[in-house]
Amino acid sequence: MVIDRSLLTGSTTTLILKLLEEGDMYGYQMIEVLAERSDDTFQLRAGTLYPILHGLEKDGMLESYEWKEEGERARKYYHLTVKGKKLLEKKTAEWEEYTRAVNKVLRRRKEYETVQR
Amino acid sequence: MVIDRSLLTGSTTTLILKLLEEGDMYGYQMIEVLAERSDDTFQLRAGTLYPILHGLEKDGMLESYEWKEEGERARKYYHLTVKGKKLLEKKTAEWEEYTRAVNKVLRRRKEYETVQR
DNA sequence: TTGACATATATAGATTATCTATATAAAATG
DNA sequence: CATTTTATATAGATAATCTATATATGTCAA
Repeated sequence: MVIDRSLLTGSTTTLILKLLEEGDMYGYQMIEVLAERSDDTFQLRAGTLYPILHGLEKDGMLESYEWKEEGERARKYYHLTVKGKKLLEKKTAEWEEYTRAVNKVLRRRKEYETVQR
Repeated sequence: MVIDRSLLTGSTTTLILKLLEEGDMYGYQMIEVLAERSDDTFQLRAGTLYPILHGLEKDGMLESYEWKEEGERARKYYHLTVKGKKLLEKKTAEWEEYTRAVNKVLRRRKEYETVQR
């Protein structure tokens, strides 16, 4: 199923921070890993990702470094800072509250229907 | 907790359609009911709601009518059409898939962490 | 070995769903 | 009678995506 892009808004940054909590990654890798873990629900665009990474680095949430693996081309790796970890915690809590609230509305049973005025 | 507004994107229309599934409502009432049911997580702005209602009506998802209750002022009520009901079903399914995918990423245990390259 | 495709990063400009601010008017409240 | 709340409406700003485009390296098949 193709989900509406607009739903992504606001959670993309959280997802990126979460990936980096597990270990340093480079941009293109994040796109691949995110697609794989979400069963292709998230097909993050390069044009979306890179500006977000630049912004997060500018705000001190991430730090980047060039690294060239043996027999691989050089890539730009990103590392989650302590500040970034705190942002991840905050955003995860927001996500939980947000989904709880939406589900409370959406999963309301028709039996509890208010009387029509 | 004040959740980031950007998270709302994409789900507002679904929430509105859901309210109308239970019975006809007028705009201002939707704002109140949504706040109440979400424990004030959703404080939908009038300036957000009314343009959405106009758009949904233009697209045939809703129908509106003026109605004056005994001893009340006249209000503009909205009714969910069959087309609107189908949209609600589609959007609810999208919501389920989207949250499932986000949670799959966010709730990944650190124990399953990939080896750092 | 060359041309096409995949990998990898980057940015400008468009799109879209919110927001704020503002307007109007009726009804309630003090 | 003045202020606040209820109720609807729209213009313009903001913000997070998107598409399109650019550049360069590495891989693979013809």
